[in-house]
Amino acid sequence: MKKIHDIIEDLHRHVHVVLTRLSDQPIEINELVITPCKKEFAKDFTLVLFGLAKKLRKNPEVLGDELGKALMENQSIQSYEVIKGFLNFSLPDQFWIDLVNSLQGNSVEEQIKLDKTYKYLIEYCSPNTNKPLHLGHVRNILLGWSVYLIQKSLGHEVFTTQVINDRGIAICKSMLAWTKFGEGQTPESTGIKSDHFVGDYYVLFETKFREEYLTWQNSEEGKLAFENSKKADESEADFYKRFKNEYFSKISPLGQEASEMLRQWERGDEAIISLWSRMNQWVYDGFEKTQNLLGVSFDFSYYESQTYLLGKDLIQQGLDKGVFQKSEDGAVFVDLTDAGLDKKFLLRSDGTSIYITQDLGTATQRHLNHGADRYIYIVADEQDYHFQVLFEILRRLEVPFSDGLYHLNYGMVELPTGRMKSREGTVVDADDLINEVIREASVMAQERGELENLSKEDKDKVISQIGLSALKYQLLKVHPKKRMIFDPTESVDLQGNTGPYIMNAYVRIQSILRKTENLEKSQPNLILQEEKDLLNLLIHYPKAIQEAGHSLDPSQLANYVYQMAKDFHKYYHDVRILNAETQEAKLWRLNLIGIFSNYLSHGMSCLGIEMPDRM
RNA sequence: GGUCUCGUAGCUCAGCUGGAUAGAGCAUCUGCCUUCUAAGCAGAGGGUCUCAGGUUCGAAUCCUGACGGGAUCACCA
Repeated sequence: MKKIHDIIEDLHRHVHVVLTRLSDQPIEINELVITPCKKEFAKDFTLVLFGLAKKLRKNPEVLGDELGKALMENQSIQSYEVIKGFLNFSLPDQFWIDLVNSLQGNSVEEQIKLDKTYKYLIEYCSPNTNKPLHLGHVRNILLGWSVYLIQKSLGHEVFTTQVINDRGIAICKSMLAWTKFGEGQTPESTGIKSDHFVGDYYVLFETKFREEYLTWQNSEEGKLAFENSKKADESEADFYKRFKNEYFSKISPLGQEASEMLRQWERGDEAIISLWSRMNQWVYDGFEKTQNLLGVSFDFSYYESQTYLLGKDLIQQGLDKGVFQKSEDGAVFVDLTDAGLDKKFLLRSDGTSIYITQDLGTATQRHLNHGADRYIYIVADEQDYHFQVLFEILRRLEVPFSDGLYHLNYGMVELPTGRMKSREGTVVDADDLINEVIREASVMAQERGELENLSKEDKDKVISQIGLSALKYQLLKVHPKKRMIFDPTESVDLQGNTGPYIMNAYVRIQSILRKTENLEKSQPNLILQEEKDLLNLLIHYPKAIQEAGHSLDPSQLANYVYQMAKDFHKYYHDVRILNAETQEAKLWRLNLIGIFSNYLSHGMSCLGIEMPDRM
């Protein structure tokens, strides 16, 4: 059974043969630019002539005319029209019949599968364990999951992973606050979602610490510090802002306690480790609930507590190879200035490892464990520099997988009011956001009343699918690399360029199909222009999703699916399907929309969006 | 200050491997539900594609520069 790809290639070949006959110059088949014709010219396809005309030293319009005539004689095309440098042409019925056969005879997956596939490992989400997930994580999660789904549907072998930062001073702050002020409370006893429960103690620590710092600032000691250590012209406020870290590590009783806790953790103190495990488990349980709500999962998890010591062997190798250097106090660094980067430290003078040491370690460890061809790190673009350095170092160490490393650096999410700041309480919490979009969907569904006959369970499921589609599509339709402004009130919009709009197109089709029985496959004897528009979108679907996969950019797929829904809504409005003029037309249209809905739901499913049958 | 990145309608965004008159949605205004789900369709208004040069038959798209936003430049993560 021919695939769409073959049919398009045939078309190019027909044009190429004729063109070669008209030309004294060799022309490559991939020099032909054939696109769908713009709607106002009422033809099926367009060949752009400028490039060819230049190469053949002919006037574009003359060339277009010659070409059109020859293709007509050949019966490759049905009609044509040359406008400026464009050859617009329509194809014979056989082309469309072949196409419909291809669509009926191959699944979407078969149509889009790539010949050459790879093994991917995709890292996404990668949370810290001191706070619940927020809007930034949601963008990350949805991107990662969609990239995963797209690659998988193209036939690649794909695995997902998250690196969990479960150690360090941050979690110790939560632990300390809980020890001091928690009075034995638990998520169960308070009924608070467990990751939020831990996050609340992190916030409590910060609050107590701020109070403590303020008290100190007003004490004799604090005032003295200001007088003695301030820079010329430095205001009191500026000084105390700058001094905060030093206060935390050298003076603050709370700071001392938290640091001591970290040291105890590193020594393996049993009581501390047990508290740490307990609180982290609360956080994981909470994360998992949120991730389940979003419908995502991971094949592997890496925990920093288990990987932070990795990388030291690599440092030694680097030193042996002469790629790294040792400074006088024993710290190890690498000089990357010749690559346009800076000097980067890799090991502290006391021999302990830092962030990048660990990343070097996990990178090699992962390659040992999974042996993928490509490693995709989905991490916000604030870490661009870090990844440039990381990848450059791995190249210099000549690790075998350095060509397969890719940082998908998505832009940060901002609110209409500006950046999210935890200190100002403007962070949009993931769970709150999810609940909010579902609540809004519920209100609207109530108004429409289409779900009245469903059981409570089915109804809730559909409502949650609608709400989530709004949120997911809203975040995925923007190009990943772009910093985006996220308006929570817009995310609950259900009209226009939104998830529910696309969903509605699918649901309308299902509603029609429910009203018919025994669909025979049928060939059209007449294809309306509106139907060719729909078919044209299906023709280009494989290319669209392949391009989205190639560039790791779900927004291309999102926008494509929107275009499909838009054209369908118009078709639905203009053309009668169940009450078609003839039985033949009805059968054909039912077939067409059935196929179309398969592609719609395929595209949406690759965005991680499930489609209900009614809404 | 160095490096990277972005600048398209009132707002949020497509388009960017150069092609026809720069597109959507929201918001504003006007029509269309006795006809397959109106979460829909049709229409109106809204643009110096930040600015200035350059390359080209042709530039929102490529190059250079300016201006404006953002990120980053720790023996932090």
